[in-house]
Amino acid sequence: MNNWTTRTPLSEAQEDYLKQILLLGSGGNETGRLEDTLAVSTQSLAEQMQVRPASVTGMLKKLAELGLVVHEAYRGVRLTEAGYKVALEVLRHHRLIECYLHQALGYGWEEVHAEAEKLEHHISEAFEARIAEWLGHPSHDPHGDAIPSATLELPQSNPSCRLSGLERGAFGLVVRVATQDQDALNLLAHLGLRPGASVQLLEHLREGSRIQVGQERYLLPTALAQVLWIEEGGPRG
Amino acid sequence: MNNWTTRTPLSEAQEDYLKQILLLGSGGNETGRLEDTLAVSTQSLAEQMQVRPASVTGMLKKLAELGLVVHEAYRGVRLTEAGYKVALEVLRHHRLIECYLHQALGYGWEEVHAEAEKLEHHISEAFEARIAEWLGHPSHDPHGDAIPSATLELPQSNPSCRLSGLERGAFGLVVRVATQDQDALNLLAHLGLRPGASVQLLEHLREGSRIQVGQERYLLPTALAQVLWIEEGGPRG
DNA sequence: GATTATTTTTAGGTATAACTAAATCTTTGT
DNA sequence: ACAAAGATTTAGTTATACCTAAAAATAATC
Ligand SMILES: [Mn+2]
Ligand SMILES: [Mn+2]
Ligand SMILES: [Mn+2]
Ligand SMILES: [Mn+2]
Repeated sequence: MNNWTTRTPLSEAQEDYLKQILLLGSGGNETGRLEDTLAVSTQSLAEQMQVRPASVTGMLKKLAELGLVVHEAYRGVRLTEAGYKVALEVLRHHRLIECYLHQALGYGWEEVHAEAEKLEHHISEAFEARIAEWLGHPSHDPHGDAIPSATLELPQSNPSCRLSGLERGAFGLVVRVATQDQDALNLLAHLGLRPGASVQLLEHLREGSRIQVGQERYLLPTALAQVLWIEEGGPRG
Repeated sequence: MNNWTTRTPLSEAQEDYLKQILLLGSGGNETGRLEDTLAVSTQSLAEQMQVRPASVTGMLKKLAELGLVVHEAYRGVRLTEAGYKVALEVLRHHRLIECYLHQALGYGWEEVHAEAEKLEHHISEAFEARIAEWLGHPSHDPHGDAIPSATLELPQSNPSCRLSGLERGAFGLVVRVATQDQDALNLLAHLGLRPGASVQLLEHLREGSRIQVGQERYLLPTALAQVLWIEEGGPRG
């Protein structure tokens, strides 16, 4: 356990591990407080990182030595304060870049993830500051995920529920699309189910949820209905 | 020597070596033709890459195996057609990114190099295409270096000479600032000696060249006078 | 509480890209 | 022509980040 104030730059792999530990520990709902975070299993990290569990163990050892995580063997891993800071910093890069690609360069909101995943590790703080400025310091990315501020606080989000949990007849606004699966994103984009879109829930069926978006009615498979987070609101928002 | 049409992605280090072999082999004056390129020594590569000669030899072996260079032991290295293509692609990324940072994000022209040096390896072809489009397909970067086109041709440049080679009393336009040295760039930027600036050569002295830029007169050390490339032209251009 | 299944760790191995030290080749000066 | 100097390569080492296979620990089931 190493507590230098000045640390050697982390590798792309190390940064991605820290970010994944944060995301998995938050269950897709970051609160901005390390205490609200759960221990993360080696297995789940291995799945997310597309890597063998043995490789995860190796990396966790390294990160623990650097003082960025606490790893209790067989019980999972948590971020330290230092590791949490790094993870938020990477998350800020990722989400700002997504915004920028969408708003400044005309990428579709469903296309931005892959490019951001790489660039997040390679931009300078100056670059971060300039695009944040250009964007007007946005609070959410194109998928509706909150962007940590320059001081690494997360903005409060309004209460929302999954589309699959909406009552029959209810109206609402899509506020978050919580998947990185490219096929799912493409399909949702095609249906106009982007953050900001308004939907009505017609009924829940065994195969999924029937919904109305604009003039169109769709049957949305449950898997997809669970990644859409909705803020309830009157008809046509 | 491996000649697949589909190749495994190259590492950042490999791309930087190929780019450096092109730059050193062109003596700072790329013509766009591989034949105009000279063999490059292990030593000069080691200096540019900030690495020991032994490390260069190792990398050249690898690149030769991949069919990207031809390495004659003890006599230097040249790019193959395939390696030349890769080098031009990296150069295009580098110079487009420099333009973009300068024009879209407000970086000073003297600040863009370091950021471009990293990002050049991590942007997609889609990103390249979008910024090229946004910029209106520029032919030169903020230092006055020619940008390879999307099809990897280099635009013709007008004839020019070093400031140190200008005749007494001659007027001219700065068209290229051929250094990556950060201190030199900062100084030249401070003096307004950027591409596009017009200068008059007053006289050559032992210590350097006396010049006039706008209302100001400076004594420019020879080292700096040699990195400024000038297109001759009438007073005030 | 013992047995089985799952998860996790250990041990050993690959590839990349650096390094140092020593050997070898080329150039240069006399 | 030949020795010294300089450049380059070889050999052997290190560090990162991944892998597989086998051992060990934990959790689930009877
Ligand atoms: Mn990433
Ligand atoms: Mn996102
Ligand atoms: Mn580079
Ligand atoms: Mn440049």
